[in-house]
Amino acid sequence: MARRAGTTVQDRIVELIHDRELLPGAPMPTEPQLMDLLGASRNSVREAIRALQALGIVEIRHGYGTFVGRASLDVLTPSLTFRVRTGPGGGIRALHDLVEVRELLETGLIGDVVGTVSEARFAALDALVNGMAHDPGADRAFHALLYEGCGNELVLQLIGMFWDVYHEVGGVLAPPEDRTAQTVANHRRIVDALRSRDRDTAREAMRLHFRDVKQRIARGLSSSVERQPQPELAADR
Amino acid sequence: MARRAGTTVQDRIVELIHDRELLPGAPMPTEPQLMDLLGASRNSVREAIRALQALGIVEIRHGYGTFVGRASLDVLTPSLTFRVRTGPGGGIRALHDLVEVRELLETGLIGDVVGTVSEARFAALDALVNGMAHDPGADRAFHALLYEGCGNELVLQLIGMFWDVYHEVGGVLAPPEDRTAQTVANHRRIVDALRSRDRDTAREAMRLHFRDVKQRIARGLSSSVERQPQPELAADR
DNA sequence: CCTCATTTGTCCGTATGTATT
DNA sequence: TAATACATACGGACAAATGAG
Repeated sequence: MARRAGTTVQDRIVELIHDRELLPGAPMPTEPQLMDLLGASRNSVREAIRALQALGIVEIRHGYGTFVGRASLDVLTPSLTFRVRTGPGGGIRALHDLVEVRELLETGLIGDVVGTVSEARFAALDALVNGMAHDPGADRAFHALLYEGCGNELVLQLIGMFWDVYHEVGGVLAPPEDRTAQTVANHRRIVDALRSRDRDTAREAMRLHFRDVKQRIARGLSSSVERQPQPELAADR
Repeated sequence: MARRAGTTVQDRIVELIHDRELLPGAPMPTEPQLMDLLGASRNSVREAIRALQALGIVEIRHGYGTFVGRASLDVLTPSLTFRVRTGPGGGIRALHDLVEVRELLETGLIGDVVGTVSEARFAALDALVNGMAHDPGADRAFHALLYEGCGNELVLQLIGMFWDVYHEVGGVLAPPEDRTAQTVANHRRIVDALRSRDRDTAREAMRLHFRDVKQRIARGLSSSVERQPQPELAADR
């Protein structure tokens, strides 16, 4: 039926994008066009496109058309969120791992950007720290702004994605617990360290920030395990 | 029709997994069951499941059933590969960013594992270095084995995924170019540094390893740009 | 504002291939 | 081997959304 047996419709659509050298934003062939291009039924084409949409490889606009996507990492957020939530121990272990990866990335990056922060950026960072008490998005913006100048788009999206997942699943596990004062202090220490232009000081400030986050997770562990002894393998079907 | 208007079939299936506390490996309801559970047709259910499969949230076994997945990161490899390949400049920039993230992770991790490597692990690492000349998978196994003991499953999968993407798209951009001698030397230097139990030495050895990789990418840039002046936005449709 | 063509979204019915028992 | 349960695939039809005239 298909050109080759081992090649799925999904893969052949990706091949088509590469062969025609379609760039993100370019219009994809319509469903009927793909049907006779690939020799598949409409349902098969649609299912393949749905999978590609989930991966951010195409974007679908109802009633208008399908377009090549940019495979931004934030489409993978549901996958990571699910992975963390269904991890062993109710996800606390996975959440800890997640924060540790963020720490690894940010403690490494902070050494690269120290000394390259302009006065205008310092002002913006200060403003974000001040607004952190009432604006829940200031934290995310702070970390994004820190590494904006390093020119690595991938690591920026990775850190943003990890932030999203952490706050999404963290809200499910152990809600409020007001810690704004400590959070503000931790971030202010990072800015101060950057102002000192000293690499090791900046790294240490970043480590302290994440030490607090990890402590918060460990606390959430003891309060969420109490009513979840051991979720057995699901029985009914 | 649906319980709420703004909630998609896909999201409601994920809700269902969480509500029933289904763990990875547990059987999902069959398609007919999902149809009347969600009040949707077979096609809608199937398309939603396809998207969830692409994200690794469910696993489909043909002729047998659908099961809860573990959302392993390697299902996201096609997305990252696509992102790199369609990046600006034919993907060399994105490839550089990718390797830089790997460097960030591994130079940070190597400091954590130094001093925790047993004699048996040293022997295994030596064997992998020796086999690196003819076994193409030894490189990947080497980096995986390095951080196996740190207990962070997420970072292990991340490094593995980045390795896969790098070699997959790297093969498309700038093929062979024999560099095994240098590669072997770089990895042997890492093992030697670990034997010295010195954190800074190990980090430096890791940095040298990635300096070579990044140089190789820069070389691939000059040889692939020559016949790709400026790919315009796609015109025909 | 309305109409129209285009495109994606949903649904139905049916037939076929596949793995388990 | 046979039966059963399941996913896979196909074709046709209508609904909903978008953009152009």
